[in-house]
Amino acid sequence: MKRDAIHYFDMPSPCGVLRLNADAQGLRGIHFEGRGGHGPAPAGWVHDPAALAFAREALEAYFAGTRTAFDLPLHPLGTPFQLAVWRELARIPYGETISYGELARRVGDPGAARAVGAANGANPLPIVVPCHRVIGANGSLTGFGGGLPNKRLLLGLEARVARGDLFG
Amino acid sequence: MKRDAIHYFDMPSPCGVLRLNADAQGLRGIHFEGRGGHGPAPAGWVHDPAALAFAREALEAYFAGTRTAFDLPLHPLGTPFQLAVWRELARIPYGETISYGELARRVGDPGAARAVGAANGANPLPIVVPCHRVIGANGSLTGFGGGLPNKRLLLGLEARVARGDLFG
DNA sequence: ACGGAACTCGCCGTTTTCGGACATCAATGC
DNA sequence: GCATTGATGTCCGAAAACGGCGAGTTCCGT
Repeated sequence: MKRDAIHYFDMPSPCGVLRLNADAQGLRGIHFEGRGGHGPAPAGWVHDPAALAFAREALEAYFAGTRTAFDLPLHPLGTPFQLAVWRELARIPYGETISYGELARRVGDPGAARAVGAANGANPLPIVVPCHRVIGANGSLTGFGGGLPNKRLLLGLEARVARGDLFG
Repeated sequence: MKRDAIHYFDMPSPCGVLRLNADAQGLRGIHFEGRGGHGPAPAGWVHDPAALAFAREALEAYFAGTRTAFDLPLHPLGTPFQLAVWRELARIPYGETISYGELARRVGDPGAARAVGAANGANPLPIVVPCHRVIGANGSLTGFGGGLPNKRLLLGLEARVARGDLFG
């Protein structure tokens, strides 16, 4: 893996094609395809399946229902507030959901529910950092960077696996 | 020289202490001391006289009157417009002066005299990139980042040297 | 008449400021 | 029930302020 380079790889998934990218320090981003495939990769990115095999395998296991927790080197970029939110996201157990307000409280900034929503939307590592486990206080899904259908899909998968019934 | 590090060095001069800084690609900045010496260097900067010897020697020769042109690797940061202005600055011959309006014309943007003045003021490499050779259309000095006295000093030095009379 | 100092107005890139818009929610007043 | 309001961090676009200007005009004093 070349020093300072950004490596990427497109992998299929039940959510559509995912484009993973990483640097030497860890996984940096996961992007859902807009319909019809991703555009060309940003200048300087290097296509390198091998460099992202570790992440690909973990995601495949997740979608297969045989993995309920990730243990990957991550390297997301964000403000201190965003990093705090994302760190807290990672502590939500598989299969559970909480509200934006509850997440704000856990971050130690009650009243910042709305800001938490924005930070959630800026999450560069969906699925691995489970922003999909956060829903409105009234139970509505309210939004997801990868599209609400995918949010539904992820929550449905986790609910079935947690219940031990893959055919739900 | 460590990769990606910024090296600096404080050198005395007839204009007061100058703080030079450079990266691996070339000279990045020259700062005049505020009276009473510079403050502490920015975090991450490494004091390294050896790494800046090439620039120090050139500046000393300039002040001694034995050098009328610089040939150093430069790496100033700026907007496209600023870079264009600075590039054009470097073409003004030693000992000559032009007006801000004339400089604007040479940059291909007549009428941008005032913007050129601003770009001039943002010049990170005074002396080496001779922003001091630009004066008002009416002959007034109008301004200099390192203080008008220093602008006078530099122009006086160049006038004497160009005339071949160091004692002017 | 002439010169020059003071003033006005147009010019233009950069920086700063400001106002919304967001993947919210609880507390109010009707 | 239902609209309204206030608190919150970040990004983004628009608008305004701000200079190392300059040409033109006015207004004096000589």
